[in-house]
Amino acid sequence: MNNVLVVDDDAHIRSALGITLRANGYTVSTAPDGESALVSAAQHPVNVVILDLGLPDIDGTTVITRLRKWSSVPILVLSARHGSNDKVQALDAGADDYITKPFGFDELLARLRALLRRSLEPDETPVITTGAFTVNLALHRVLRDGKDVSLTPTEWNILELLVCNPGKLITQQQLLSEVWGAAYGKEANYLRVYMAQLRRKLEPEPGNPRHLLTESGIGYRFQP
Amino acid sequence: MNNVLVVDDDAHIRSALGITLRANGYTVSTAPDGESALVSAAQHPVNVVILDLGLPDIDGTTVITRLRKWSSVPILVLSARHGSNDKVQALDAGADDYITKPFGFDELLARLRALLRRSLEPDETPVITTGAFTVNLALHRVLRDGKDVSLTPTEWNILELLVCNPGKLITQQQLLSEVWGAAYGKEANYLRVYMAQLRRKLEPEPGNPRHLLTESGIGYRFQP
DNA sequence: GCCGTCCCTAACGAATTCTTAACGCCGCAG
DNA sequence: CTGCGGCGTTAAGAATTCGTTAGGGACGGC
Repeated sequence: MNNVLVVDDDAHIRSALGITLRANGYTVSTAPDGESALVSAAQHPVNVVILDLGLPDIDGTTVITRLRKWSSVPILVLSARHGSNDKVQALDAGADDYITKPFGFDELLARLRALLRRSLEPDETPVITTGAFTVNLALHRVLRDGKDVSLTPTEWNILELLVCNPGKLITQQQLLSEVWGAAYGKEANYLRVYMAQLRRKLEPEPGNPRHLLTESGIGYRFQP
Repeated sequence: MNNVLVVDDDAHIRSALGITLRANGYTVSTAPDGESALVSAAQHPVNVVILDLGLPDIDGTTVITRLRKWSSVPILVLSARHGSNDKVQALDAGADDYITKPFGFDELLARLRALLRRSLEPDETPVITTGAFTVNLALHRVLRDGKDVSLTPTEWNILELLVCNPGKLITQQQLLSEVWGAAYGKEANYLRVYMAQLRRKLEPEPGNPRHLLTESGIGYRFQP
């Protein structure tokens, strides 16, 4: 109920926040960078994330975007930047609140309470399973027959978009603009090539797919 | 979906906020004090409240408390006071966010979007059901006897147009220009071909249709 | 430099979809 | 009764789309 994930590259801040939060009854886990934060959030359930935007490895906004692909956990952003653009970008990427440094612990705790008040439900498992393969959205991993399947970045992007909308028809335009960019709306040939590769890697019978279905003339659909 | 209630005693701020919000697609109602704000919120549905703490009649925190007695609408607090205590009190009373003046409109709008994103109730899938088949518009899917029916793009376009207007007569011109384009107003033969295909796929008795009805000489009608 | 991976591109038959034409049925008016 | 127009049905060729394969080029690691 009160699991907080603190993401900050500064060990002193991690420590100070951890002490304060634990003193207020929270269970705290920490991460020093974006990658480990995403892994940590995937491995054990988290009720709220406190995220510093200035991370060494990944841009903070990217962390939010990637987390939002599979999780709806509340995100409270800490940042030294006061600029309006930074705030708007972070909030529109999926953050729920934004505090600028320096901040008062009282305010932080109050905003945390406000966020937790809204979200009672814990995390969902970011894993989608079919008869043939298993997709772990958080870890970017696909298992088939218990073994890892290695996907290229493009293959993963396509699979992720399809799997995040189970049963829903995704048009060719949606796939192309999401994976390649808005300017590639006409290159339906890419899709045919990559769908064939995905089927070869994931479908038991690539010539007769059961989970990655074609809707001729429109797009593709993931069938769980 | 986008109803905002602006509560502020300063008429200039009400006006400025109203103009900005309306320019961004929101529907705005305003109130100059706490009592009228509570009345306004009770009288017509509101999706988010922007509340100035410095009201002439009631203390802002009290407004929040009284509103929370019966409503869970997101509340964004505006305040000139930077003190930590004010923020904590407002947030713990039930506010969801707190901005201090002066603030940027960009940031306000971004925080508004973040609040509204959370309060979007889980997707109500628009599903149309008849005795014979089920159309799921969001998933772009048609079920019959629990099994998927595969429709060609043209078939789907026709069915979608009919099903979106239940019971309403759609003229041949409407169907032709919507599905094929404005230049195909005379090709009524196409309609006969495709309506026959749809009936064969969806109607239990294609020769005696019960849901895809012909209005001789005029057009077609979907009967739920 | 060498090698492997990944992305883009073009081509080919195969499969699906669209268009078009023809035929018979029915109701209706002359 | 007969002719006519609108409708349903069918089928076949045309056009589009799909799956598949293969090769060239870019990029990074060793």
